[in-house]
This record gives sequence, C-alpha cells and structure tokens, in this order.
Amino acid sequence: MDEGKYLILTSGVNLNLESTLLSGQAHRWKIKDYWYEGVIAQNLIHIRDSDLGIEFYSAPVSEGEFADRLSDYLGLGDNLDLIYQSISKDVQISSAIKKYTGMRILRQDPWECLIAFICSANSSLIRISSAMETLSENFGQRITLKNKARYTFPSAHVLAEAGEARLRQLKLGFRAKYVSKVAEIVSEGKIDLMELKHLPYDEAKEKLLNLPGVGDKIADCVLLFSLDKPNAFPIDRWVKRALEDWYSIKLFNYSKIREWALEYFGEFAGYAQQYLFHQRRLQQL
DNA sequence: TCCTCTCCTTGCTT
DNA sequence: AAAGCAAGGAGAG
Repeated sequence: MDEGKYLILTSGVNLNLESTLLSGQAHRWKIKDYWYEGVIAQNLIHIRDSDLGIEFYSAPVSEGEFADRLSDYLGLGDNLDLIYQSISKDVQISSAIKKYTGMRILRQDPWECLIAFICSANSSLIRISSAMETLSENFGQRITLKNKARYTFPSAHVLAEAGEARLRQLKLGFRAKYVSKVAEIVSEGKIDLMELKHLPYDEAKEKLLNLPGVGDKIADCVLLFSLDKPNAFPIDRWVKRALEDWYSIKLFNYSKIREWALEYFGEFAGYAQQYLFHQRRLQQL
C-alpha cells in the first residue's frame, strides 16, 4: 500500500462488506483479490476490509473528498443495534442477523437503482449485473483507478437517445421498452426521483407505480435501496417462499403481505426483508 | 374491484 | 438435451 493514499473509513463499525455489496441490492460490484471494485456517483471505488477498518481508493474524486459520500452510500448512519433490536421477532430472523451481521441497506442513486430493478424483472442477479455493465460500457463515461477502467452509469438523457431497438440489441429483452420509456420520462423532467426522498412512503410509491415496468415489488426495491424508506418491504420469489415456509403466510395479496410485515417487523421491516432474502437465496431452497 | 392466467427475452442450470 | 428457473409487470378475462 502506498501510505497516505487510502483512508480508513471506519474502525470498529459493524459493516459486513461482502453481504452488503453482494446481496442483490447493487449490481456493479466485482471482487478481486479481496478488493471490491464498483462505481458510485461517477467515481470508481476500490474498497476492502483491513485490520484497521475499511480502506478505499477513489477516482477521479479524491478519497478525502469522497469519504462522506461513501459513508452515506454504505448506510453507516443507520444504527444497526437499534434496528436489530427492533426487527428481531423470532428465531428465523435472529439467526439470519447473526449469520450476516453487519449487512446494511445501501443508499444508492435512485436513477441507477430504478433501471437496475426494472432490469431485474423475471431475471437473475447475474443477468442484472450483466445488463447494468453493458449499459455502462456502451453509454457511460470511461473512468480509471490504479490502471483499471470501468464506466459510469449513463444518464437518463443518454439512455433515452439510445432508443428501445438499441437496448434490445444489448439483450435487455422485453425490459428494453420499459427502460427506454422511463429514460424518456425522467430526462423530460416528468418525474423528479430525488424529490421522492422527501415524500412519505405512500406518495413516493404511487409516483413510482406510474412508471412503465414498475410494479409493487420494483417500486419497493427503489424505495428501500435508494429513497430512504426502511419501511418498504419488497416481496420477490425468495421472500415469498421464506414467508410461506417460515411464517405460514398463505395469502398472495402483495399489499396485505406488506401490511403484515410492517405490523410484525415494525418501521425497519425493509431491513428484515433483506436478511430474509439473503438467507433464503444463499440457502438455495 | 380484485383475482388468476399467460406472455414476455435471454441465458444459466439440471 | 429439453425443460426449468431467474429480486416481475402488463394485459386479458
């Protein structure tokens, strides 16, 4: 290590980098020789655990200037002890918390998060990553760090100009139409994604549901992973199975299941969802 | 209004 | 190797 080049972001903070970055919340993180390599807000980041805490490199913005933004992205402002205490309602969730302790809910860029989860429809984590990487390589800006290159995630304007046909060529499948239309809507300013952070859950969700290709589940993902709504509770195949097998939930009405989850797990139900999802998916049942 | 069924792209898995 | 499956949504009935 070149001394002084990296920054110890945290020391003694409960952060599980692997579970946080590779649990299906964000889709552009790659691990190489214990370093996680990803792109956050037009910046290339290399980050890893060390004995002293979390260390990282960033470019083009310097480590010192990017530290606060990175802390925010990683959700380090969340009080995990308080959240664990709030959602630990039973053995299932408690064991998941124990197993993956330090997994945090990310605070991603809403635009990138929205497109990622539109691409997640009837897809797989590998394929979502592939789509996000393809979009970046074709329409993003090249950035480098320590002799390695990646590409920024493209703006709504650029994706709108690309058009549906081009996106289909890049193998987005039936999602190409949704990505294209949403890019148009956002670039024309018909919805302000950042503004949704300041609205209550119900109002923000209603606006997201108006977008083509966005239903209950994808809207909840965007609300939870990028719009500061810890009470969003995305219900996908894995979570549905977990709720059926571990909680004997039989009803398939999305809104009613979410109401149950909010009642049962409380205001941080979204965190409970992430632990149930991660546990269930890695368990491969 | 609300539920259920089918279709939609592609690629990895079994 | 054909079929199943993957962080779903839209439209029809």
